[in-house]
Amino acid sequence: MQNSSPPRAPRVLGIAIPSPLRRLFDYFPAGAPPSCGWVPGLRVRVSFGRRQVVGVIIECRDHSELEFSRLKPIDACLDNAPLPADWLWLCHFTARYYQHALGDTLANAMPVLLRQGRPFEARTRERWHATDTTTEHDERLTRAPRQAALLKMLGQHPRGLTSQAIFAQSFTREQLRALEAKRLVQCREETLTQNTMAEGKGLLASPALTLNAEQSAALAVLHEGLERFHPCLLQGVTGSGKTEVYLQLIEAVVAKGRQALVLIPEIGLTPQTLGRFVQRFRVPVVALHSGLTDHERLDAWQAASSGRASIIIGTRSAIFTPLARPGVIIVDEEHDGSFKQQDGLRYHARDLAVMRARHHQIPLVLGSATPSLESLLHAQRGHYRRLTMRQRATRHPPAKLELTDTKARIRRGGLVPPVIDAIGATLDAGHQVLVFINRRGFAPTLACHACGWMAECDHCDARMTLHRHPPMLACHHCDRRRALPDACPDCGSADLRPLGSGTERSEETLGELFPKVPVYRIDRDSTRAKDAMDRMLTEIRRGEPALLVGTQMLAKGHHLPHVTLVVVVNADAGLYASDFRALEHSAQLLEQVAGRAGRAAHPGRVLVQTMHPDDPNLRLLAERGYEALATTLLEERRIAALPPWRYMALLRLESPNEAQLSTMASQSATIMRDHLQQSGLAVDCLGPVPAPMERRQNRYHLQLMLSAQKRSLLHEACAWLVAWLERCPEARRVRWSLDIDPQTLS
DNA sequence: AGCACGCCGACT
DNA sequence: GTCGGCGTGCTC
Repeated sequence: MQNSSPPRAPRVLGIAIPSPLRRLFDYFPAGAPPSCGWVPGLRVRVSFGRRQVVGVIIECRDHSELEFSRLKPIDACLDNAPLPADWLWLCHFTARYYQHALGDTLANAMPVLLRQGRPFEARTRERWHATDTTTEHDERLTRAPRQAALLKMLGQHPRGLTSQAIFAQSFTREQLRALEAKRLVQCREETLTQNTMAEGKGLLASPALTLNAEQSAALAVLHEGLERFHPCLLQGVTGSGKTEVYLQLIEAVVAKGRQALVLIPEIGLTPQTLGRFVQRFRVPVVALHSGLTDHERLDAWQAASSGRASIIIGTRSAIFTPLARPGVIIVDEEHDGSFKQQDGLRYHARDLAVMRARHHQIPLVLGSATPSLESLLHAQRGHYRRLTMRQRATRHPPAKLELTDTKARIRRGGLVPPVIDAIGATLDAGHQVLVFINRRGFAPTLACHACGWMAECDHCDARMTLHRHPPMLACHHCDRRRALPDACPDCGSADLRPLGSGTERSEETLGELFPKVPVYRIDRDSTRAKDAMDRMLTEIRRGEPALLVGTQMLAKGHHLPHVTLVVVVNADAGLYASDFRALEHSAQLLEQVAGRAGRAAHPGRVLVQTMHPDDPNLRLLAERGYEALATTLLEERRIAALPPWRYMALLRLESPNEAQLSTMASQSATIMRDHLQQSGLAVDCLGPVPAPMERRQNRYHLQLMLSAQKRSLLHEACAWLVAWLERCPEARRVRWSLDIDPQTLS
């Protein structure tokens, strides 16, 4: 800065290339340098091997480990200014923390169009104005009637017209240019997303709601920490009004001219949620979801990084949105599994949000009715400020879970008689019933009643699910489909029967039991068609008695004011599962489903069917609620030396060749353990163990589990293992990936 | 990851 | 005789 002469060009550029290789590639600068000079963060087009790729300059140096003659020149520099610094910082952090190739991390974290080499600049449109309306009868236009007509039209629009509007009136660009040359019109560029805040009208488009005592208290605490890193766990039961607290916090942040980044689970970004933000504020709100086109995504990125957008709402990947003036990060439903990417770059958006808030020194809000054990432990240790809201906006306290024994009882469509009676009574009272089943399809499998054969997938270690419309067997782990067999392939018996219940079967049975009431099935199959979900929700919100059958899709986000009875068909799935997080996730889901009951004028009931009504964990959840169970689970985890008390990483290995995989996995385990012993690192290495479903899509899966008390030690061990794998030629024959802080073991 | 090179089986 | 299978190796 002190030196006004342009910096001398570096001789070597270290470039991050979109590839899984965890190193930079050296090139030398060529062509005119951009106005900012050669600096890290510029995108460049380079030839890499035999193809052209877009990379990012990471280092500007004068020396390379390679001979200079072996370096290639860059083909072009694509930017005049480096990509946003906060974004680069986050990508560097992410690549380091998750031990992922920087080039691939950058590519994953930028919009597709930037990865393809398109310019990163605000999309603009032209707006044309008449410069002087008195010269309408300029003699220069007597022989140009179209130009005259165009000038007249522009004269009638004091705010000007966009090119698009002008061409729509069948005028041409040539006519515009001609008028421009005569200085009768002029053109101004304007950015596409205009700041819609009308001057003097204030921030809010609709007034804030009145807060209750708990909400006010929470907001007051949040207001204390607006200027620093201030992580808070906002624990509020369903219906306690967390969103209103977010909105009023955002109001304070935006009033200071700062931006708010709001992360929402995949399934939670409904038009209703988004609507609340858009309707409240008179500032630009940008939503990032899977439905955007590549252009819209780039525009949103631009709007956020230029500071034009004040509020950015999005799912997991939105954590990588650059911000010009970050003011707060909010993660709603922070316990939700969809914040963790499950393939490729396996990042956790909530965890990155914490790091990002700390980097920017801004407040962070993690909101949930059922916080993850990770966040609860942080709160317990004083890392997060804990804010609790127990009061519901409605008059009714949250419904208690009522455990219903299904052992040795006749079931129809998976439901036992007392539950069926309760459903009937609720419908008679004119209310709606939500039946929650976490299984799509008609039945989990098809079984032979004579010999016990079950339909299994040829490519996976899994049963095939029976579907009725259309009739078929489908594997939910690969895309394999099969026609229904007429007879048992093992014994030839024709007595094949569906085993267990899925959403389709419950829908069918409930239709038979309650023929006068409509049954809406809401799962991935029934909502595949565009706005099928919206149509059903519209019908449901009319409030006529109805039965709703669905998977977790129904449990999350949707406000169902007329439901007063919730039935959970089977609570046992997570009770004895091998995954150590299964119970935590089960409890969160049950609590969430239960929260759907009785949100409006009537109190609700929640009936939970189980084969284990005496299970201590289930009873604890039913009698004393999520927090009590979470406390117990946290203690169990401590004793078992599991996360969040210890840090964990998983090396996943997969291959279609079982023998090769097994050799490689054993070799990795041995070499890792040897290294740990020699270096004295306090890190445990378990395995190789088969993944819960060893064979999926004809590929075999094994994993090594690393865990440590100290994160830095785990990190060190992982780095060593990855370096070894990268150098090991045999390791190239299997596919491997590292999962830091794995969310599930499958 | 891509993308080439390279060496062995069933087809016009 | 070729088209093409995927094993192996490299990318500044």
